[in-house]
Amino acid sequence: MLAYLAFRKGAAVPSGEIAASVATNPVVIRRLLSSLIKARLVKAQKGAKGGFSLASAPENTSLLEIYRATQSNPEHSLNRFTPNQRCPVGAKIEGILHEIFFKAQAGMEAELARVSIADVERQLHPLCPSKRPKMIPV
Amino acid sequence: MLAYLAFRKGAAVPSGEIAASVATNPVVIRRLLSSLIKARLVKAQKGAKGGFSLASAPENTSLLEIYRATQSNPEHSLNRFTPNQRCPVGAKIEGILHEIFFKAQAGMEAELARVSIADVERQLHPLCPSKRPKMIPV
DNA sequence: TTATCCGTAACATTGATTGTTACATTAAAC
DNA sequence: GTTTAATGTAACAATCAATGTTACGGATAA
Repeated sequence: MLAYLAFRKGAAVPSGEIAASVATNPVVIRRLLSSLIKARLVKAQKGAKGGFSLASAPENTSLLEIYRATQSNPEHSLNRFTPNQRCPVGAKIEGILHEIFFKAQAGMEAELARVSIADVERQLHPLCPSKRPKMIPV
Repeated sequence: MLAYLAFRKGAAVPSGEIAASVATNPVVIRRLLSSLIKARLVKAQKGAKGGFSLASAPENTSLLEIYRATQSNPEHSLNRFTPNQRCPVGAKIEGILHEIFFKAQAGMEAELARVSIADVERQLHPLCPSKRPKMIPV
């Protein structure tokens, strides 16, 4: 979605247009974007000729910020089981795995931090300038 | 589960005992372990006095191997949406994100590769030797 | 004043995971 | 040999999150 907004160069893009690109319902788009609006990554303008746009230049937003804004609760990923606290393994395994998963997640986030929306948008265009028609987004 | 097997030092551990540690049903344990058996990380012995045990010394198995053995299909994580191929963004975004997510996953896997089952099992025991009672697993 | 568009609630649908029961198969122990 | 205690797996219900859909109130440009 944010790649699409970057592609549209700051225009106010209605949810229906983004939905056509992702092939889903406009409400789904608005729902997903609402958390990005709370995180100040996206702006919304109500009313006629309104729509969504990036809150900042595409260079200023990394995929890590998007990831964090859309993650509901990182702690909840591990909490799908409740070990027996009376078992010597169960009593300690949660804390041990939590630390390991934290580092693993940090490794992944480091990679996401290296990529900006502008980097993604740049890859949308063909490398050869002659092959860059003015395409009308659906 | 594998930390528990390491904790039991090579003994044949029935699924019911592991289930008590994780507070779930023995069938769930057997189901999860079946993929680890296919990946040759765990051995199973049928019949009376049977059970599960690590296929190799705990030092020889990393959390990355466990992660890969339990992942159903890594490609399937991204395929939860089907972009409109007639949209210039939708047509290219999948490939772009795939490459980025591949690197992000590699960053995470690098951290998992650094940890062995033996590392986890070691942390189960208190650091101070005087505080190491012979506890009977539930 | 009207035509758009966002924000959000409500609800159904879908799909994956989990829990449970059941039973065939296997192997140790007596 | 028979018994006992395991795994392996199918079948099914229950649960939960994500998704799709309809509806409607509020906001805003033209």
